[in-house]
Amino acid sequence: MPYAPAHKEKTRARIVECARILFNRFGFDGVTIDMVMEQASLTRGGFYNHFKSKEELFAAAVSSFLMGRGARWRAEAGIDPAQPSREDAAFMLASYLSSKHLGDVDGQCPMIALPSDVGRSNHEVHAAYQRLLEAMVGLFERSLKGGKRAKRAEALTLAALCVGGMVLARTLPDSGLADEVRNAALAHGRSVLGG
Amino acid sequence: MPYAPAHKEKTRARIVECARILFNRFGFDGVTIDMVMEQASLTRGGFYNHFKSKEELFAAAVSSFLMGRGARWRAEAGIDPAQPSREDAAFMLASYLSSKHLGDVDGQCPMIALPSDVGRSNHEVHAAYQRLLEAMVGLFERSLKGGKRAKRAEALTLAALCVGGMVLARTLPDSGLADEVRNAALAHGRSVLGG
DNA sequence: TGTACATCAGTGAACGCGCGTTCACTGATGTAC
DNA sequence: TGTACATCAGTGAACGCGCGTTCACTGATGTAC
Repeated sequence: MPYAPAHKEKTRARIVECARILFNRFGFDGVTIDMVMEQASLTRGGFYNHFKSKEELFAAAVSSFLMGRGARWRAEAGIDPAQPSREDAAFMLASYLSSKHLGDVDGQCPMIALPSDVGRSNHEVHAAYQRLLEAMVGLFERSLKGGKRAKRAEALTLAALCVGGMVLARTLPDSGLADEVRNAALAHGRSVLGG
Repeated sequence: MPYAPAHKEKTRARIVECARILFNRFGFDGVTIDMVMEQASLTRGGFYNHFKSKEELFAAAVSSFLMGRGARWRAEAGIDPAQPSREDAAFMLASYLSSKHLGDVDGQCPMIALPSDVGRSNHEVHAAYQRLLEAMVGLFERSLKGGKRAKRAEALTLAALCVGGMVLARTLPDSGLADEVRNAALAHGRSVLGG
């Protein structure tokens, strides 16, 4: 039996991580299998040992954010996903709508970088995107006080503000206007959290 | 002198309108020159009599929404863009975040259908997108009462809610969750308008 | 009013290129003995 | 411990296809006379 079983797994994870970054930069159609494999120090042909299609890779890349970069971010911020505090929620809001996040093309949340691409992809990709949103909404929801329905509505509103503010900011050529949108969404989000 | 000067103009407008719809459905990379020209009852080759590239067509398509469908919508709603009332703003909010708008793939606002595609396009396209947003923000802003800065911030917040709510709703595979997001954004937007 | 003509919107075949995917092959690896 | 071997991760050439763009040509049109 050749190669340790972990070897293939590690290679796959490396491909997915390279793909995640490249998709963030160039979108689904702007990324080729060649680019991904070269970035992972491999060659074209090996790709189909790991994935059955480019779309499967896309789903894996979107999916990887939650458990990869997202989980690392939560750990560094000391957030317990099961019981986030109001301060945790405020920190998440501020981080999501920060100029640092806006400038971090490679590391940004896929919900910002890839909404149209996801919208035109298969169900697997859609599902990964939804899990990402549900994680965000859930965090906000559990950090809030008050009635169940109010908490849910506020959490959904905060998610819409986060994604809407950043999608607009990313797409506007005038960085002054982009910052205006981002900061307005941030300030309003704070008032939702604080109210 | 062959053909009336209006002839070419009308053909161009027909191409742009077909392109606008197709881009809304399939995105920039999902639409081919062939598809557009066939939809406009023309053939491939004639395209470059009207546009110097596919991207120029994309910019024209995004741009056309504001003065075309958008203007028609405002006229039908009886909204004076220079002096919209609070009711006008509430109607715009409700229309934008309506399930009808969500279901209207062909007619939807390009800010919802095409954010990632626009983000990766040239400056002309970005500028068209920004004009669209500015029109929306301006309408909200002029409908509000209060201080200049507060009005501006509220208008930007409403725009982020509209776009964020709809981008999420469009991308979520679970229509229950999609409606939840949309309705939460709508209810919250109403409270911003009403407050 | 009728006709020859110049213009240019529109045609359709062709070009060049790059992409996703396939496939026969290679060679590094861990195991059996 | 050393060696032959089976496996399969990875290679790289090739295939097929579709796309954006170009170009020589056509034919419908409005005008000049």
